[in-house]
Amino acid sequence: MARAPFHREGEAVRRDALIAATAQCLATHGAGGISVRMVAAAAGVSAGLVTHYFGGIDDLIAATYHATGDRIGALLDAAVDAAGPAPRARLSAYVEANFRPPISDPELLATWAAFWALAGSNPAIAAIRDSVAAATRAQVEALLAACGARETRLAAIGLTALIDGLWLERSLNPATFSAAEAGALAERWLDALIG
Amino acid sequence: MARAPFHREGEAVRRDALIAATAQCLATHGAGGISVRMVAAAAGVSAGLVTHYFGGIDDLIAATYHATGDRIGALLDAAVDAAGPAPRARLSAYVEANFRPPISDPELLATWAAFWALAGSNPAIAAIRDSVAAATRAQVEALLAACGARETRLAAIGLTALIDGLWLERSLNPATFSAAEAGALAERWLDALIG
DNA sequence: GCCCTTGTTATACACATGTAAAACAATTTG
DNA sequence: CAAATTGTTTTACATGTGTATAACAAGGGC
Repeated sequence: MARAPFHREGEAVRRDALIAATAQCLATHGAGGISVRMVAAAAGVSAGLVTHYFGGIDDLIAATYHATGDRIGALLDAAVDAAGPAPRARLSAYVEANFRPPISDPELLATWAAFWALAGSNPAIAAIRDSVAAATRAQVEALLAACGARETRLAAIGLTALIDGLWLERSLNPATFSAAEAGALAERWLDALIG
Repeated sequence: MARAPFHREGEAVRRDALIAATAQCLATHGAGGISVRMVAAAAGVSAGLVTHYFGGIDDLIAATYHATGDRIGALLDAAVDAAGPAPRARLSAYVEANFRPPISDPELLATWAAFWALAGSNPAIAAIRDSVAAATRAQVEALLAACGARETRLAAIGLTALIDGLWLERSLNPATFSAAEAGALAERWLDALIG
């Protein structure tokens, strides 16, 4: 049958399009509802490109996790850097960035929640999540230590758990609380953790 | 071909067996990996019983969510009741029960996390989750109010978010912190929320 | 022991899945 | 303009999916 017309593109363009489409599909349909044909359609290409560029849907999902983690990490780093040298301001900026667009966009939160779901049963995704979570806690520990917090390991666990819990609620029901309320709760927790 | 021998059972026995099998499969394989044949095998019956007793896999998952929520709710109620009349003791008992077996069993946490994943894209599951979350927050608001907390709505949101975040981390990596550490963090948050 | 009820299994069906690779088309080069 | 390169589509394949239901078997009643 007649083939669909297309423009030839470089590998990076195709890979980025497939990654963006995967993030969108994970957000919309969840971890259980995504498929090769769905992602390809969202990327405007045919399904064969998934295997061609990524070796398969699992590797594409893993690459999407890396890309999403890098994006969130860069946004958080930028927020902390923009806060100047004061330790508490940097920590507050870190927290606030979690509840401000683009991180707080429901689609990004939903994509992230889909990775959590996949991590529960997919060892490769679990390894990425462990790595991302450890890096996040290390960053938070450093920010807390700069503020004079004691037992920074446990404090970092507590802060990231609150943020994750608020993210989770927000991705499941954005009407439960506002971003400002989330930020206020987190500041209050910071006060308690730092003393 | 020859049929597998079986014992006839009442409807309640079959439904409970399928619900237990569903919870187990959700825990082990996640929201995206569950199937009618898998659940039936885990329940020791044939796949036809899923449609016979529940109308389909979606209704079976919904019934499993209700059953799991009822079970957790009963465990939490029992813990609070066993704490006696002192408000702070009742609130602490509520929190501690979240991090003690059987609620803190990784399989139960993983099943619960699977429901979160399904809620992101399945309206029926989302409705159940909203209902369960609202009931949980109402109970926590009452416990907080008895302790003299102000702004109990936001405090309840904050407490349940921390508990959910700790549950999530524990279901994804039980080695991150101990149940005792989780309880200590939650108590610290309670101190901050109550003042 | 036979009959009846109904719980249950096995099968069929239509559809969806991920992957592999042949074949084709876009684009560049000479 | 033709040939070569290679990006890309389409197709085929094997397998898995959820649901419906005919047929059968367990077990109770008479």
